[in-house]
Amino acid sequence: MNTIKHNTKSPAREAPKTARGARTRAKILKAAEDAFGSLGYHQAGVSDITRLAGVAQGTFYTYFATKEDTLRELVRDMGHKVRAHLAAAVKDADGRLAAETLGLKAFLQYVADNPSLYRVLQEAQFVDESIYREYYEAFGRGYLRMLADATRKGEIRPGNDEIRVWALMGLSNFLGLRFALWEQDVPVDDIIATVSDLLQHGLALDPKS
Amino acid sequence: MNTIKHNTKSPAREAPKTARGARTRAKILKAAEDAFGSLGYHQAGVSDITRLAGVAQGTFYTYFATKEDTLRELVRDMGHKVRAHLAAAVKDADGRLAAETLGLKAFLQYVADNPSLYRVLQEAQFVDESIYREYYEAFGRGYLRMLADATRKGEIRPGNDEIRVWALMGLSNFLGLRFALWEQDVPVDDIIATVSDLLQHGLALDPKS
Amino acid sequence: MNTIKHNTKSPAREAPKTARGARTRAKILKAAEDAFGSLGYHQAGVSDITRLAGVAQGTFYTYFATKEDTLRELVRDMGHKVRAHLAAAVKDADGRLAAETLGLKAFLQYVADNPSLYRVLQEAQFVDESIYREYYEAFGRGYLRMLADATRKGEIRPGNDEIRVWALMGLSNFLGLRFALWEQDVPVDDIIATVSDLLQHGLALDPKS
Amino acid sequence: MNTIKHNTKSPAREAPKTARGARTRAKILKAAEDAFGSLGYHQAGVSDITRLAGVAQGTFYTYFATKEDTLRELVRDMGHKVRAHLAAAVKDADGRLAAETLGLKAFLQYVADNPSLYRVLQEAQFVDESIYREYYEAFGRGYLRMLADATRKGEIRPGNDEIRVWALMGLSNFLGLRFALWEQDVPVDDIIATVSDLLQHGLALDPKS
DNA sequence: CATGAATGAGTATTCATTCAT
DNA sequence: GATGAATGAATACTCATTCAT
Repeated sequence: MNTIKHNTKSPAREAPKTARGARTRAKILKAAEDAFGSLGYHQAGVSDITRLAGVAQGTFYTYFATKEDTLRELVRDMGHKVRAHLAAAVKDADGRLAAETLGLKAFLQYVADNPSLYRVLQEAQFVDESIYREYYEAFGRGYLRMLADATRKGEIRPGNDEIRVWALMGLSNFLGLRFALWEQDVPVDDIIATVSDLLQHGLALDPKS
Repeated sequence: MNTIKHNTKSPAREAPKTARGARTRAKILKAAEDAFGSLGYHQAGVSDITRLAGVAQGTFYTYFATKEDTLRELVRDMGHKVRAHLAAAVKDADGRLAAETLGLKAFLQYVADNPSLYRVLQEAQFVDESIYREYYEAFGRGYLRMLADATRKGEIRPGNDEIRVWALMGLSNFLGLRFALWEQDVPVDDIIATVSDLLQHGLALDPKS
Repeated sequence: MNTIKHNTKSPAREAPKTARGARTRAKILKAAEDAFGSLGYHQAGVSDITRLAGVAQGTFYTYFATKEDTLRELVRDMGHKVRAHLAAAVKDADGRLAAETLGLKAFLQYVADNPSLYRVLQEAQFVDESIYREYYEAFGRGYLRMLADATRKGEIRPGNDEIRVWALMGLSNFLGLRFALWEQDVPVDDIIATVSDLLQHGLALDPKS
Repeated sequence: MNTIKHNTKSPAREAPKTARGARTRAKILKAAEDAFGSLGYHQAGVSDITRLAGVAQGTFYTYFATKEDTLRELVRDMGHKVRAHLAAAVKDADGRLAAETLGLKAFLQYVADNPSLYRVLQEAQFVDESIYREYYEAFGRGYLRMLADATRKGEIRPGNDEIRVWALMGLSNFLGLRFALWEQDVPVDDIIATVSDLLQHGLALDPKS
């Protein structure tokens, strides 16, 4: 059903060999982020990217074999950054549930500050599904470890953490979309509080054992 | 940030006036669903659609003003169908939490049976964001009513239901993506049970008041 | 050593279904002949062809999948025409040697009248060798039959006609290049006479048995 | 009809002044021969050449003003080599007809051993016709002298040797293409014998005066 | 209604050549 | 001399849309 591409053709570009080259490559990648973020992957032309980067069109191909490659690289970069950001935010949390709260807050803030992330990531899904899966699977692996730890420590109810991870990622994802990206019409603290309550007690009014 | 289009040009096509016309239109719409679902909106050309439908290219424009229009219509259709399906599945549920469980199960089944839904819907987001928002906002409105009812009946803890709605939609969405669309490697009942537990008791082991 | 391409990709275009279509296709093919003939295959752009044909660029691709395809078709066409022309010229010849003379004369005339032939044909060799081989092998097959006939009738010395065929084609080819295409500085009759003499007596002054 | 170029631009490069320079230049030229021979002039990029030569792209332009220049030089080189090779092969021949035989044999061998020659030479024709004409005209001048000598010595029948030269070059050219380059499915001696017979007696069975 | 042909703007990618170090 | 980066013009091909029967 999905179109997974394995471009064995156009040979990957080598890494820049000079400092100037590295700078140029970075400029292009940044420009691609902006262009994809604001216009979308399909609308954004290579010419938009190079214009934003302030280089000639041909220069693009000194560093990237295809437009698609740029997207791939971008998603990987973004993945690293998001994970690093969240890891830092959660580092000193007191227990898993506190960590969830801090993590969600940091995530909402990150989405609001980096709106390109969402668009680039979601759109990547239709350009090369594997990039997208890779992102969430990497994310999920880390998440899973933390839930397992918390279970071991007796902080959370035992359960199928694999499933929980995807449930929690989906939850954050949509909250970010709706309340950080589309409209910031609800105070972040309300969101945190609501989710915190949900994770503490569930939805049920009177939890029977 | 997003490219919202207001097609003031090409006037909307009128509804078909003959039975043959209605049939042709339906064939095209079905073909579009298949094409968008398997190739993606951008990859799928109008020519793919007409080929699948078994009509000439020109015929397409007798019924749809633009390719984008077809997507819009498709998403609306799908929205109706999903909601109808879920409504039916949940109709006789005993209480809100039971309804959540039944609804999720029905949703997972629906995604597995109609894989095009997911792709078409998610991709629509980057073609015309309003279609996408409309879908989830309509969905959310219904959901919200049900949560409000349940709160009134004392079935669930009072809380910000607007936020909960998006949390729950995101949760279902990702579970569907991961466990119905990508890999069906986990029994549906496990998923149901895990989510049910989460909604009943939250994540915390020892819920303090 | 040679780059032989078997384009299994871009699907071959279907034959035109209307008279208008057939006319347009023919216009494009003629324009391609002119463009390739005067500018060369590589210099001639698709835009040159469509400009000459008086159609839009896109129209080209209604009838030909690639620029290369046009060349292929052109060479086939040309092959048919040349062979038909020569066959007609030689039809009433009195004996093989007379036929050779008439054939060469007709060929030189044809090259002078259709200078595109030579360029298109020779250049095709480097675009897709198989087109080129096909041309000469088809030509050679017909030639071979005629030599075999002549041998049977006792008109020519027995010998390896396969080799002779290629020798004779090469001979005509170069004479056409030098004396019909590049410079017409030698009367055709001189050429005919010289070749006729060569074929009658060879080069040797005093043929020993 | 033909595109003859007069490069008045980019000034010709001077000869290398150091031994290292001479080596680099030679490496590039050899690499160009390989690249043009295997990929063809148009397919082979300057980057292919420099990669094969093991130098940076910029280095190419230290020694050659344009890609076309390289071809020109290559063809000239090849012309010298072929002529030297044939001259050596024919040096001790006993009479013109024996020389023709030896020459053809040496040529067929040369083509089989240096397949690049054919492709580079023929393709040069469409890059700059003058290079190609120069090659055959130089070749033809030498050939003409030898035929004139032979005529004077009474070894061959008097006739228009200018025409004969082109006929003989064409003949060899095609025999080389077909039996040395494409397929080596016929023993060289058969080819030699057939041509020898043709030149001795012509084609006619019963040569009338 | 339906068809198939025609349109032409749009775009990713290539590549010979020049430049800065 | 040599290098690697930068350039930007050039071009085949696509595709949504319109048009003539």
